[in-house]
Amino acid sequence: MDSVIALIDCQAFYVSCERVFDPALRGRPTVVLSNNDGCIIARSASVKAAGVPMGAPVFKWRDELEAMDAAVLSSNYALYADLSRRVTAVLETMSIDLERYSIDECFVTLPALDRDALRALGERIRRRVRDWVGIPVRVAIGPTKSLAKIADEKAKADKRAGDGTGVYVCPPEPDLDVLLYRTDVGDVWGIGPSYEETLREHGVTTAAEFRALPDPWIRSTMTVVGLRLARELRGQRCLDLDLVGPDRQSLVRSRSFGAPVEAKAELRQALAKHAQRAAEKLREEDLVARGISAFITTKTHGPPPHYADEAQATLDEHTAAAPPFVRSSRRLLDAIYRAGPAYRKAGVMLYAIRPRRPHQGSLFGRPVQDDEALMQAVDRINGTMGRGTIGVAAAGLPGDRDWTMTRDNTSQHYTTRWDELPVARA
DNA sequence: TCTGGGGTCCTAGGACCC
DNA sequence: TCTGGGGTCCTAGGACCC
Repeated sequence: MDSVIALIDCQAFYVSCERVFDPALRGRPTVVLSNNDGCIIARSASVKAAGVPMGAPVFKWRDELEAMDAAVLSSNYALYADLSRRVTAVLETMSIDLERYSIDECFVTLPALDRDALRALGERIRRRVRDWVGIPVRVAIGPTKSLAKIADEKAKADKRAGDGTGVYVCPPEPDLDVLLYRTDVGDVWGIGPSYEETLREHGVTTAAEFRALPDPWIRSTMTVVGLRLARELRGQRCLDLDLVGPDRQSLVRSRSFGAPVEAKAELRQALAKHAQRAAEKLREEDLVARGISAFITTKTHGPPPHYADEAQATLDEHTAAAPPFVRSSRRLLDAIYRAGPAYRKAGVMLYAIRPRRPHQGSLFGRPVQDDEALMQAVDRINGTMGRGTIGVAAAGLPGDRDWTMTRDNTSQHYTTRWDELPVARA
C-alpha cells in the first residue's frame, strides 16, 4: 500500500472554539449545550474526567457543574462551522487528499512512511492547526479508515493518562492484533449498541475476535456493512475517502420548542418557518427538492401519552422556492395534527433532492422563473440585512415572540458578523 | 419542570411490468 | 389438479455516525 489514512479529530471541538476567543475559558471546566439548552454536547477534558457523559441532559448535572465552577454555554454553530472550515483549509495546505467527515473530523491520505516518520508528520499537522487556527487536534493514523478510528480511540486513551502526544500510529501485525484484543468490540466504529449485543451473545467481546469471525456469518448477521468493517480491521481497504463529499439526499430542519405547544396555529407557524429555512438551505447549496415530509411529536421520555406522526407529499416539480414547501407543510399538518397532546418538537424534511439546473419548469402551473426571481430578492435582502428580515407571512413576523428556542448564554459571532468581531486593546 | 439536530447506508417486501 | 421467472422501483424500518 503506498498510502495510509489519517484521521484528524478536533478535541472537544465546540469547547475549543469557545476557548479560541475567550481565554478566560482556558483551564476552566466548560460545557456547550445543544439547541434549546437541553443536552450537553461538548465537554472540556476536566468535565469528562468528572464523569459527565456526552449527550446528558444538563438539568441532571447542574449541581456537579456548579461545584466545578464550570462555564455552561449555549451553542454557537455559526462560529463552529467557520472554524471548522479554517481547520480544513490548513490541512489542505499539507495533505494529499481530504474528506470532510463531520464538523470536527476529517480523513486525509498520507504517504506510507515508516512509523517514526508518520509520527513526526502527525506532530507537524497538529502543530500547524494549533498555531494557525488555535484548535487542538488529534492525529490518528492507520492503513484503513476503520483502523485510523481505532488509533484515534487509542490516542484518546493516552490523553486521559495525561502524557499522550495526541498522535498515534497503528502498529503493524502482530502488535496490531494485541491492540485489537484490548479494544472493546463496542468501541469499534460502526458497531453500535444493537450489533454489540448480538456479538456479545455469540461470545465476541473484542475487536480482534470480531475481525476473526467467518465472513458468511458476519455478512448474514450484520449485512455487508459489517463485513466491510471486519475486512477493514484486517487491513483491507474497503471504505474509500469521499473526496468531493456525497450528494445530499435529504435536508432536515427541526427544533424542539422552548415550552410545550398545543395550538395548531403555532405548529403551523413553526412548520412554515422550518420549510422556509430548509428552502433557503437548498438555495445556498444550489439544489432543488421535490419531496417534503412534516412531523410533529410530543415528549418521548417519561410517562405517556406520547404521540408522533409524520406525512409526506410530492410537489409538482423540483424547486428551491419557499412558498410551495410552506403551503405543503400546512396541508401535511392537517393530516397529522391531533388536538390534545402537548407538542415538543416539529420539523420538515426535504428529499428527492438534485442539483439545480436551469429551465426545469413543469408544463403546468406558473413558470418557475417568477419564484426564482422572488427568492433571489429575498436572499439578497436577508443577506444584507440579516437572516429573517423578510419571508413568508405564514412563518411569523420578525417581531413575534420567539417561541422556538431557549438560548441563554451564546457567545459572540466572532468571525461571521461584523458587529461582533473580537476587539483588541493595546 | 428540564432529554439535540443533523445525516448515511442497507434490507425486506410489496407493487408493478413483461 | 396444474398456476413462471425474471426484472425494477418504491417505501418502511433498522442500524449506525457525529
